[in-house]
Amino acid sequence: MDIGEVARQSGLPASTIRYYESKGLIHSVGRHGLRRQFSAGVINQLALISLGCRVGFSLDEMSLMFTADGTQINRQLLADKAAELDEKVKELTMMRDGLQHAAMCRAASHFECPKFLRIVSMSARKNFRTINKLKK
Amino acid sequence: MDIGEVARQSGLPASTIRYYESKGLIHSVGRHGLRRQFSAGVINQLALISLGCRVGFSLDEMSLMFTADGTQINRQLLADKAAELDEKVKELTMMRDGLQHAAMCRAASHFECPKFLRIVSMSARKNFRTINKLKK
DNA sequence: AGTTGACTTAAAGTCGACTTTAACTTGCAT
DNA sequence: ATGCAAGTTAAAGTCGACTTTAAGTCAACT
Repeated sequence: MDIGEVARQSGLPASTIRYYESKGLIHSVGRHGLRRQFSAGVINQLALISLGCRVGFSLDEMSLMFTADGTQINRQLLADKAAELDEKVKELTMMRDGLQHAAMCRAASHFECPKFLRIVSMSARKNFRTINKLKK
Repeated sequence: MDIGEVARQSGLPASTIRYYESKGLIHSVGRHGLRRQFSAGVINQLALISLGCRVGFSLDEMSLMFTADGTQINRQLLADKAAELDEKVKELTMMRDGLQHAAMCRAASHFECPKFLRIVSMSARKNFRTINKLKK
């Protein structure tokens, strides 16, 4: 199928599909004249990539995670990423609870509500990851 | 306190703090000479903003959510954002489960595993939000 | 044979969220 | 009084993830 059909089935613009191919996240199976031809499997791959984007993975990250690079699936990497998501779920949940509470709470400002403050300060200290300060 | 102290306590670079002020997300209480002075409360605000960034809110979004704009707290907006996060938690959880499974599963490729495929296709159809196609 | 509509490319542009740079100012310790 | 560390500004730069543009190609239909 050519790129227009992939676009229709995936809901993504053709430009995005070309961009992902240029980054090596997906591959075409060949050309029909100039036109890229894709296999049906690419639809699932694109769905996975889109979900990955929404959960906050970068394209580079995903090309490491999802490329069958001939060798083996990097099971450790996948497990690590799963653990990262698990952490993130906790943050999302904290924020969700905070917002839900703030939407009900009668305090004049969120910052006057002890419950909201507790949530906020629980989430603090994440900006201090000194370990990752290895700039290049 | 001046910006260096805020930077120390929040873990954010001074440039980021200035940037947030320029966007109206936080406010200084005045100047000591040229230097901005901040109240202690800004530390909590910055923690909230940082958490907001991590859960995927944009700065513009947060300036709507977290500004006491004289009038009232927009409870509906906050409840809506809480609901959005709730949706996102479901997606994160799906992806986490998929990755966890992929890390164990013995299928040669993720896309040959029916369980993984089911997860991926459950997450599809999010790229079709035709309603939001109001460009501009 | 000619037209058309769907594709092609490379290069430039956009957007959000910052960071970096360069030149300048100033409160405070010596 | 002087020096300097810590701050200031405006403007430009960066990065990731795309989109847009402009000029060209081509398979297929009439």
